[in-house]
Amino acid sequence: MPTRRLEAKEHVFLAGDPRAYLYKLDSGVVCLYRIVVSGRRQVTGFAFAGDIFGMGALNRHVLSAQALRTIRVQSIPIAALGRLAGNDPRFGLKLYEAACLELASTQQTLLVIKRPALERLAGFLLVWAQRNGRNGEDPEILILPMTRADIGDFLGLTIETVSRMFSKLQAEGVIEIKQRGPIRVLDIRKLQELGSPEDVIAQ
Amino acid sequence: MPTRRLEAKEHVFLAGDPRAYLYKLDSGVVCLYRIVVSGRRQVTGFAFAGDIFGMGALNRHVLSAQALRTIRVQSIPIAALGRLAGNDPRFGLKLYEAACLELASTQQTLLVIKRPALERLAGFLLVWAQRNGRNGEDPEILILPMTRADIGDFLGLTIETVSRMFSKLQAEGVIEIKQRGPIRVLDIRKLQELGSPEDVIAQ
DNA sequence: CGGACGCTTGATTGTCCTCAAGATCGGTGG
DNA sequence: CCACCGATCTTGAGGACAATCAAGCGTCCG
Repeated sequence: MPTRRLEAKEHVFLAGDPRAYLYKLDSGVVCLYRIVVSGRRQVTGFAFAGDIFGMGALNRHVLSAQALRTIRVQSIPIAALGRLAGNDPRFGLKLYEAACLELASTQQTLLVIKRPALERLAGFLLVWAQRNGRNGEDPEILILPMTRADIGDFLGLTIETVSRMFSKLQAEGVIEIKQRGPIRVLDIRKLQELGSPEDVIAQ
Repeated sequence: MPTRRLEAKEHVFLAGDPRAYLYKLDSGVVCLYRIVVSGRRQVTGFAFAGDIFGMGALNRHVLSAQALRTIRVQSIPIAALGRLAGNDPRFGLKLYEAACLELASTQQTLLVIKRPALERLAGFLLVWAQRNGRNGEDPEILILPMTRADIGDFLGLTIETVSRMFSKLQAEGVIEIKQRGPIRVLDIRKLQELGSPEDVIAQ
């Protein structure tokens, strides 16, 4: 598979582009979003190393995909999916599983969106810390490659509210915000209390 | 494939159940939801005739699926997916496409959720009218098999707000609400203005 | 130095939730 | 037949939370 390298702010694809490829991210972070006529932007998610993105049912992209820092991506031609599935019966199921993962993540976002702003942000940071842990990075030092605006458009908040909630978390001793830099988690327990995705109950 | 028949209010599966089957709905309407510890309920979507539901990445269901009226469903054993994909290389891709459709629908909901309550409800009714049109039913007579609570939990509103917005749409001459019954669309144009899923802009 | 950009903080406003009280319909049993 | 009850829906009053509007701060870069 051909691999491309893109710098921060470059787009992998734009909404409206023909959906010719699926993409597999080797390194870096990608922001997936759409812009609506009102001018508002909805960030539907972020892609990290190992993630497949660009999936969809239509023949044009509905989302735009922008590199938040230098990335490396592989391109998988859509036209080749049939052949690949023919060669490897499991390939189609793999795609299905990737789509299910993204679906689960989007549904999770739906749940989060109705909680108070502070908890939404706490949840966002918590997920980030957990990902760091899984990837062998320090779960107490969060390096967020996106802006407050990206976070706001993802969580459904304005940048002002995001900023206020960051300040509040800091005032309550949950996190420490370095200038222009990483966020240190001081009280992971409190972050969990605030941000835990609410557990599912039967029925 | 074995076909089951369920009455209104019966569950196809509950959150927490082992994810042993995928389901294909032959007729009726199914409500997909989860309940969270706070007691709140999030309806993630509805399934209609022809839809596949029960998809997911985990080995247990995260959602519950409840019939809103009499339904007929086919069950597809998860364990057989590998074999089915082996027999028909396109089968995996079909699943992938079904997942993409559900993904698109969920992302659409994410977009809707940030708009004012009136527009959210208008959008909901508009989608319903369009589905009626596609299925050869009258797009001006909407028979909603779900309660106000279902609609509210889907749109992220309380039943009171849903009710108020219904009243407002009626007061503005957009719809007419029959007692306990169907909704007649009087001004489809206005409904579109209010409820049109905002179009995507490039970049 | 000045300007652009991202971020923070404050004051005010608006929307929707909460709490509360009816209204309407269907079903059940006296 | 009708009174009663539960479920669903409607309507109103008050309050909470986040958006909006507005100003100021720090950093990066020309």
